[in-house]
Amino acid sequence: MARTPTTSDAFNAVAEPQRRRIIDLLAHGEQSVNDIAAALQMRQPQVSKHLRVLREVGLVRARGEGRQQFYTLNSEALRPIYEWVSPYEQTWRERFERLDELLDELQTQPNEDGLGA
Amino acid sequence: MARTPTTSDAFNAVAEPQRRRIIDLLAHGEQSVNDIAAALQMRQPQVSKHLRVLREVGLVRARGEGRQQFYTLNSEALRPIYEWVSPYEQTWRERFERLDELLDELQTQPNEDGLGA
DNA sequence: TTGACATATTCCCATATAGGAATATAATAT
DNA sequence: ATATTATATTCCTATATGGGAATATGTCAA
Repeated sequence: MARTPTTSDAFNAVAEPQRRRIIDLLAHGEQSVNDIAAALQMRQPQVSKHLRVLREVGLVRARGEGRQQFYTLNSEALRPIYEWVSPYEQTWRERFERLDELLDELQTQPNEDGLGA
Repeated sequence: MARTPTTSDAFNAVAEPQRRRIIDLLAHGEQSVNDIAAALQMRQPQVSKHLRVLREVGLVRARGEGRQQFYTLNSEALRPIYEWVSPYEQTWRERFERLDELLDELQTQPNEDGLGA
């Protein structure tokens, strides 16, 4: 088997940096394909290709107006990622707080353990 | 250019479902390679290969004890993902709240707009 | 030393990528 | 009808993947 296809889910779609840039741009509002290409300094065909992937996983939606396609972010599709990763935020915050406590102790009771240089 | 390598960052490492399973397992505590393989019903070589990727992006650390390697999760390495995705959580929560308000209005003032069937 | 166990690595292969370049498709303007 | 503009698609290629299978490496036991 090969690598999990980019179109299989949001995780894979979003792994590509350029696609994250597109998402970040669309967070500010609707943009046409050419707008995106100009703003991100990318060539139009590559933008269209990335948008296709994002569309297939539901991360963006297209609205046709004349010859232009305006793309909108559908942030809901990021939810599985958020829900998977957010529990871990606790973990490193706890570690950080424990480190804070430790530093406090060292400040008030220096060399309690006799390990000082 | 080919696809962004799995070892290039946490986003790419975590795009593979099996690797997320390994991470979720290690969240409960240190595990040896065989423990992981048994728990997740995977073959040992594949587990080792996935662990290599996770190690290279700093998501896990190995501690050797005898002939075993005990792997620990380093959740800090998930931070870039959390920080990228968490701002978007606002977005869909806001949309949800607006929907709630709308439903409330429809409840109290039905057919104000004359669109009823 | 030899054997058993734990883990890592190598080779193989089907599959898909991302970008470049060129072109197709569609809508509008003249 | 023809040209122009906006977007999508196709063809190409180098590159890497993930699993299977086999094997290498390392550690402990007898």
